[in-house]
Amino acid sequence: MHKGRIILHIDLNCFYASVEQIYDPSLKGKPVAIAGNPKERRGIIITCSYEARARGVYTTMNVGEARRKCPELIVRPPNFDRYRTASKSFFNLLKEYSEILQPVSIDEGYLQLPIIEGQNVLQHVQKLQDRIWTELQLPCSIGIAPNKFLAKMASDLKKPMGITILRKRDVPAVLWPMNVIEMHGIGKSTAEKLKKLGIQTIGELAVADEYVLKQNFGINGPRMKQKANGEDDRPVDPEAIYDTKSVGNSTTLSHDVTDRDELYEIISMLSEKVAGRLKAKKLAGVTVSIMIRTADWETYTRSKSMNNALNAKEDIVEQAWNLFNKHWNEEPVRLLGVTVSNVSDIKEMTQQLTFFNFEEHVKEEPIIKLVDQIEQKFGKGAIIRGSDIAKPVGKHHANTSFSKDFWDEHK
DNA sequence: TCTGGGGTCCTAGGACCC
DNA sequence: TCTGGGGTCCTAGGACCC
Repeated sequence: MHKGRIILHIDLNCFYASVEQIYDPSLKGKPVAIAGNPKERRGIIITCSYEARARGVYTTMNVGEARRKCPELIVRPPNFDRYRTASKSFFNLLKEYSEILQPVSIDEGYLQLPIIEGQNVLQHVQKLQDRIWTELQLPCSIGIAPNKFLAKMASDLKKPMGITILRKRDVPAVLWPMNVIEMHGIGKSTAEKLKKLGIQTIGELAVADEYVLKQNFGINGPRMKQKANGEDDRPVDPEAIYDTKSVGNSTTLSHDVTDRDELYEIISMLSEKVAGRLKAKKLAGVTVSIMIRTADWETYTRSKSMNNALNAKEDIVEQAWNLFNKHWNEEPVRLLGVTVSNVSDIKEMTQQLTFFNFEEHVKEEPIIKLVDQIEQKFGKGAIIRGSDIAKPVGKHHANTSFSKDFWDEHK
């Protein structure tokens, strides 16, 4: 009957609060919020239950403000290990339904169902939602649609514990009356810009002049228009989570800091965390960036790219501290961040080299020397360089690759 | 509404190369 | 030499999402 895809977007409702309610059932049915340390500036609401939302509590609100709005609010600190555990169970359950599963964040993902002749899809999905509720005690909203965009929009329409089917033919009646700000991918800034162009509803965006959109929003202009028409051909990509682009840590300081030694200690601590996470994922990156936010909320980033990918704490600290010293204007610092980007898989790098029987060289010599040797032997064209050596070449290809000419000659 | 921490993608200008 | 076009890489910043 239908030749299109069946894609679900599954969104766990107020996930952190739901998990806390499992560990402490007395929290069920009450206004619960998860928040950082209220004594520090980090004390903001990360998420909250629907009971809390009904009283005007929302994400990013600070705890004091939230307590004023809702005096009986129960505030708990986050337990990220619990959330990761619950998240794993959730995705494992989804995997039983299809291999084509793309986790998007800790609490949501896309699932492409196989098309089974004569199957009642709605009933099937209801059973899935039931299982997530009875086996994991987690409420979720599910959107059913022929593509990712519509599935995402659909799952947002009924919360909590909703199931919404959104076919392409439903788009004019359901999406077009909505304001563009409701559209996934359109935020405050784009919505304001669209308004100036006389576009306020998704329906108006759907018929907007493509040239004008392109002029104002670049490549994103035509994409927005396509989505407004319910079109989206992006695949559900199970590999996407393995394709990490960057790893970073940042922290808002409990008080503004001007002391250099103190700032060094913070950068050192952040670099250590980043190094640990990179190593756990077997990743190394070419670019180190720092982020500085001053007391008056000015935020700037500075970065530097290296010839080699790095993931050792000492290397990251060195680069980050250099950047900081070079660019810090002595203003009091509110937030510091350290990020390593342009990352690639360490394993693939050695794999590709061992494939050419250079194991001994890899063990004994720095890779840079190995590259020199290969070039001396086979000429400059033998190696494609990104930024000297370790640089991603396309998706999943860390590193140094061999050019086609080299390949043809020596295979 | 005075604002945490983790990310991704896109753009634009300059350097540099052929 | 005062002058083209195509392309990549790097840096910085902005928008957006959960």
